[in-house]
Amino acid sequence: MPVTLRPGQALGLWREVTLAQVVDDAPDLTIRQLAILLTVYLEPPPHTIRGLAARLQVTKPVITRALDTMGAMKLVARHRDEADKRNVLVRRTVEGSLFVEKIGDTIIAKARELPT
Amino acid sequence: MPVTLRPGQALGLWREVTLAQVVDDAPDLTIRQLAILLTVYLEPPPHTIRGLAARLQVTKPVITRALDTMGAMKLVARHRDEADKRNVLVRRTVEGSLFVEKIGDTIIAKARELPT
DNA sequence: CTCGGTCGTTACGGTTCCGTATCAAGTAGC
DNA sequence: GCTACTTGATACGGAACCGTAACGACCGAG
Repeated sequence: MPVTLRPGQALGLWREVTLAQVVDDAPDLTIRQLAILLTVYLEPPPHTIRGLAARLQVTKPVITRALDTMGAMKLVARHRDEADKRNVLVRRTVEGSLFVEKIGDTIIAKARELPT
Repeated sequence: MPVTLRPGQALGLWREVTLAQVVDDAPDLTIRQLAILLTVYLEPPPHTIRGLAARLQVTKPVITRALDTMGAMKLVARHRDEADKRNVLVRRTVEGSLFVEKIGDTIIAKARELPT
């Protein structure tokens, strides 16, 4: 069932979801980390460090560090590209899928709670 | 004009807006800082440090530090409560209003770009 | 084989954030 | 006045992040 979103409600929805992220025991991700995570899970593979850096317009070390952190959280995984061993491919994990899915559920849930 | 949001699109919208925040020169706020900012601007005053800490379920120093940072960015302002001088009231600023408004515009703009 | 170019990682110094604990200022009851 | 309580700010050590710069591993043209 689709949810209608009026301009005045958009910010309220954003606030509710952001707040839910903070209040929950959810891993405390940076905005950048979140952007990386969502890109990996919503855009078709393959995902390379270089590609992600270009997509987010940040430097490569930012991506490397974010992958270190999120890798420790098991939200993403690294994998050498066998075809071109210079590349590192970023892959999804079960834990990451569940985490992203949960965010989606939160958005929809909060959207439904909006005053009509 | 309202925008319809289907479950499968919610995450895509979230990604687009988060990405826009990263790519823009927007002040690099923490998730927590963003939650505080949106709460101050979307919920009716007054806002106290204690109240915000309780609302976000974080400790008081977190709020104090966030207000230090966002205060330096002119996104919020502190003001002593004259009635009870122990309290500090968090108030909105012109710059903060513009920033929050811009986020709202981004959400709506990205929502309209979603595939029908 | 060699050498320029590309890839991701690491090193560095600096800044910011965290949580816990402590603090000064202010209030209210006695 | 004095004490118990509340409020927000601060101190501290530790952790994470940033951007710049340098690094080793790898590819591919010649």
